Amino acid sequence: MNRKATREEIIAAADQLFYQQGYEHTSFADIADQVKISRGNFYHHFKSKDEILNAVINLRLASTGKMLDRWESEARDPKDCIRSYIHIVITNQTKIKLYGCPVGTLSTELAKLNHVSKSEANQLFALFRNWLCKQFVALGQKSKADEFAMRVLAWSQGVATMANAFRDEKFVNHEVAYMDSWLESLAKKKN
Amino acid sequence: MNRKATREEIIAAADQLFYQQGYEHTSFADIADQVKISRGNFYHHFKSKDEILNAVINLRLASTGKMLDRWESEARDPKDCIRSYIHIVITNQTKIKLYGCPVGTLSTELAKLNHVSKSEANQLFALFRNWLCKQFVALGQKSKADEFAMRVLAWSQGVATMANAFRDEKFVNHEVAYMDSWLESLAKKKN
DNA sequence: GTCTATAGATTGATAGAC
DNA sequence: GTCTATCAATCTATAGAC
Repeated sequence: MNRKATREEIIAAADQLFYQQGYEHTSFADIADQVKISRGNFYHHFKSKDEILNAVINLRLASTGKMLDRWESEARDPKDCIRSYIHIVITNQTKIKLYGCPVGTLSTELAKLNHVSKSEANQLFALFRNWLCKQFVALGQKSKADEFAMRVLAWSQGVATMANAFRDEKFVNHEVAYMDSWLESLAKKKN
Repeated sequence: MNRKATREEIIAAADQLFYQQGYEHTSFADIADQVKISRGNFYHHFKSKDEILNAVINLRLASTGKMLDRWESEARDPKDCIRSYIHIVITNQTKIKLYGCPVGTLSTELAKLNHVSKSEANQLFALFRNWLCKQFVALGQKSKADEFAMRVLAWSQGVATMANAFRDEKFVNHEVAYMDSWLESLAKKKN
C-alpha cells in the first residue's frame, strides 16, 4: 500500500529533519524512526549519510525550480514575481520562526562543517539569485539587476535570522511592507 | 609561565572553535587538543559541555558590551556609532566569509538544537538591538528607533549569510555603501 | 527489500592515582 | 590541578539471515 518508494520516503524524512534539527544533529536513527524502517535497511538505499544529503539538496533544487516556474506563470509582470519572493517570509513565517530559512541555515551549517556538499547547497542560493536577477532585468534594471537580486536575497536571510531569534510577527510585517514600497519605487522610476 | 588560568584558556578555545566549527560539531577532544590538556582535566573546570557554552556566551556578552562602550566613546555623534556597527561586516569580512556572523550562526544553531541556552545566546542580539535603538533615539528617530535598529541588525545578518555563501567582497562593499547612504539620508531629514 | 546483530569509532562524562 | 584509564551511550556503517 506504500505509494511512495522507501527511498523517497527516506529523502522526504531527511529533508524535513535536516531542516528542523540541522544536518549533523539528525542521526540515521532519527530518520529510521520517522520512516519506520530499521537502520540496516537504510544502507540498501544509500551508501552514506552524505549521499542522503545530496539527494535532499537535489530534491530541494527540483522543487524550488518548480516553485519559481509557477510564480512566473502566475504573475502578471516581473514586479509580481519579485513580490512573490518577498512575501515568502510571511507565507512560511511559522516555520521560519522555529527553524529559520531552509536555504540559509543549511548553507551556514555546511560552511562550518566544511562539508563536501557545501557548494551544492549554495546552488539553491544561486537558483534564487539568477531568477531574481532575470526579474530585475525584465523590470528594466539591467545594470543593477544582480546587485538588486543579492539585496533581496540578503534581506530575506536577515529577516529569517531575526524572526528565528525574536519570533516577532510585527517585525516581519514591517520589513515586508518596507521591501514592497522599495520595489514599488523602483518600478515607478522606469515607468 | 601560564598567564591565563586553564579555565580561561578553555573558554577562549571553545569560543573560537564554537564559532569556526559550530557548537555541536566541536568535541571535548577538539578543545583539549587546542588547550593541550587531557580530556579528564576538563571536568575539573566544567561539569558539562553546556556549562562551557554558557561561559562562552557570557564572555561574548562582556566583550561585546565593552566594544559598544568603546564605539560610543570614540564617536562624535550617534551616526558615527551606527556607522561603526555597519562597517563591522567589512572589518570582520575575512572571518565572516569563512564562518558567518558569530552571533547569528550560534543563535540559529541553538534554535535547531532546541538548546537550553538558546535564549542566553539571543541576549547578544538584544544587546546590539538596544544599543542601536538608543543611537537612533539620539538621532531624533524616537518613534522608529527600534524598527530601524532591527532593520540594521537584520541587514547585517543577511549580508553575513550571503558573504559566507558567495565569498563576494564586492557585494559586501556595495551593501555597506547602500546602508551608509541610507543612514546619511535618515540623519539629514532631522537636521 | 527488510530485518537483526554487530562492528569500530567517537561522544560526553566519571573514578581514582599522583 | 593534571593525569590515565575507563564507562556507557551513541554514532555511521557492515554482514548476513530471511
